Amino acid sequence: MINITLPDGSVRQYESGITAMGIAKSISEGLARKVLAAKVNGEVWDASRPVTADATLKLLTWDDTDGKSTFWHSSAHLMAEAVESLFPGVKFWVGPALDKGFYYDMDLGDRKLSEEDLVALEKKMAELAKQNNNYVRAEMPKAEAIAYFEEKGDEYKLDLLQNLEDGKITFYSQGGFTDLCRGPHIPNTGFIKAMKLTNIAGAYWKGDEKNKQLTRVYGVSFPNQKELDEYLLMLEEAKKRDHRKLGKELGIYTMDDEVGPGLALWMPNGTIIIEELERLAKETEQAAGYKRVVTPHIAKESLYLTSGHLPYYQDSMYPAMEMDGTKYYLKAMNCPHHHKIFAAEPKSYKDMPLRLAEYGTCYRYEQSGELFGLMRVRCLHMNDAHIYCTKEQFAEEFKAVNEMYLKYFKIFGVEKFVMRLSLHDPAKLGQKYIDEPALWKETEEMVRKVLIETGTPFIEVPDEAAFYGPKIDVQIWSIIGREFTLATNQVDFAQGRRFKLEFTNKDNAPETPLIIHRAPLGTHERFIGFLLEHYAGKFPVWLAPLQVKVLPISDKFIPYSNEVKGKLLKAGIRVEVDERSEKIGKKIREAELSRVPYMLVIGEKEMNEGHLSVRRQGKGDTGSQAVDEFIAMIVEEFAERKA
RNA sequence: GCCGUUGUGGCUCAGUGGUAGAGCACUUCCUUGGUAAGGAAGAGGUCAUGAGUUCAAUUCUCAUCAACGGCUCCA
Repeated sequence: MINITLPDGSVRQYESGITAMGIAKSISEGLARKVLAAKVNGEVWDASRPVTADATLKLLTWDDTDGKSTFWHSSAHLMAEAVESLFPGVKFWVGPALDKGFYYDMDLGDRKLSEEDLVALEKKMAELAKQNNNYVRAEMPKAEAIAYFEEKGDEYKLDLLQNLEDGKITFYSQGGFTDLCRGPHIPNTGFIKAMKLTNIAGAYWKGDEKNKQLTRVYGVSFPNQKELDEYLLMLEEAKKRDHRKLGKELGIYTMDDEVGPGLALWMPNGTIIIEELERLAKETEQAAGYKRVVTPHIAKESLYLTSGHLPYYQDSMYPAMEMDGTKYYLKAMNCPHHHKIFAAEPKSYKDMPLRLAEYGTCYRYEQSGELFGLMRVRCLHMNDAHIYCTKEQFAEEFKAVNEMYLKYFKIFGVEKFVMRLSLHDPAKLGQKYIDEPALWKETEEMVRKVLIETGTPFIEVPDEAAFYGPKIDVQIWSIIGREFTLATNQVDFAQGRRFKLEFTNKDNAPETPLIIHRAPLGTHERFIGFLLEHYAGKFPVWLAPLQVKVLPISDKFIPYSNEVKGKLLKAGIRVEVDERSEKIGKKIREAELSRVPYMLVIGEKEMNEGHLSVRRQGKGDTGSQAVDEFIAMIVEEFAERKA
């Protein structure tokens, strides 16, 4: 007999060799019908795998993250079975579960998949699912597995096998399909009741663009049709919040073929948001002891040779233009210019830390396939600043920058974020990273220490640092689940020396400053793209391009409406009057759709009483208010940047 | 950059081997109406661009450009 400890702490005794499914059945038949897999001693197992020793066990259902991912992994196998039956001779690479769904990479030879093929595959999957085929696990010695795939001529699976230890090679079969697979899987295909193949894409084998491109088919599946329908509905809703759609609808920005891809044109409404963000940044930075600078958009080649950017990032810069025999580049970053400002006058330790800030315009030649609405563009406006400080000041400065992030996040209501500490890869010193092993170690340790001391939650990611030092990227998620690397905070121990930046220390000796690169609000492009999705276009008053729309009931009230508008304008509020001879219902509808935060309905009663009928976007009529009272309220809401 | 899909008035989208249509938006007129679409008339498109096939191309073929979904990349 063995002891099985369940999540509630209870211990049950079973015969050795009992399966998770057997245990589920001993608890209740209903539960057994829902069990997809089990977590045994923390490892996810097939529900049909025998347990032969004491263990802790958690039954996994659709309600568990691990249950879902097992379900989707099994769905990927089901899809592969369908693909194999429709397109014999196909070779498979890998087919994992995703956060939402699954994919399978396959080599279809010369065959191209079409949308119709996906429909046919879905039909086949549904048919195969109904057969209730069990997912059967089998172990095989490595040599036998190699022989099996050599015979099949499957170079992909042979490649996978190379990295697997002998004795642990497992295969899974369901119906007529067998695949090399670590598992685990759900009990049988019958659990998969609803599936949708969402798209076809090319994907390089092993993610390397030098390798052959395989066909990747994405899909998602559910244990019932209702959840699939809900999911599809959710996708529709997400589309409505897409910043590209909202950006167009609300007149925020536009792109034009003749201007060029990735070059956003900011329309009047978008420009108001930009200016509000800059006002916030300038206020915040001034209070934090920053000084503003302005620098040109281009510089000579030699500047980027000095900074070291050119050899590392030439491919991502616009090609040079030549003038009088000298090459000039559009700047892809502001730091070299700022370093030259630091260097322009002799510095003493008394000048440190020196914080130079600029909303700098940068140009980056992103690959054409990378461009994506406002999120990846070729011209960007960065909330940039460089802090030059001594080693002793570093921790405090770095901390202050982190605090600035948090202050901003609070204003914008960003609750979910992750700080990623990006480290260098020692193997790539001298190539991707500046060859200073000791400095890398030292600065990485300094950053880690600050993060730990301030209790900032963070994750470490190797091989993602900047070439001049470790960095912290802040990742956030828009409401529709899109992931953003927004803010960045980087340590730079290299450029100070490359530019021969110095200050005179207390001992009257020259010393090279450490530099912190930071951009808490990222770029206007990416940040406003995020905000559009975050607020679904319903900006808070302080950011709203138009804050108040005055809606006269009829033409008779236009003069009084304009009086009200005048008072609001005087109070610094962005306001317009809808003077069209339309019915009030239509004016309200259009004002609501344009997402203006406040609508003021003015008719006979309001005019006589000096009042306004106030309507809040999305909330409807909020009652009558005296004009001065309303102005005082909205001015306060604006000034305090209320959410 | 690579794979795939798409490209018709400002927007959303029909449609056809014989040079185009709807709704919304726009303009004008009528209407002056109390909390999410009042009515009528009108204007607006060389069907992304270039080449080819054809008596004839927006429709078929190819190329280019751009957008979209991925991959790779992202100081």
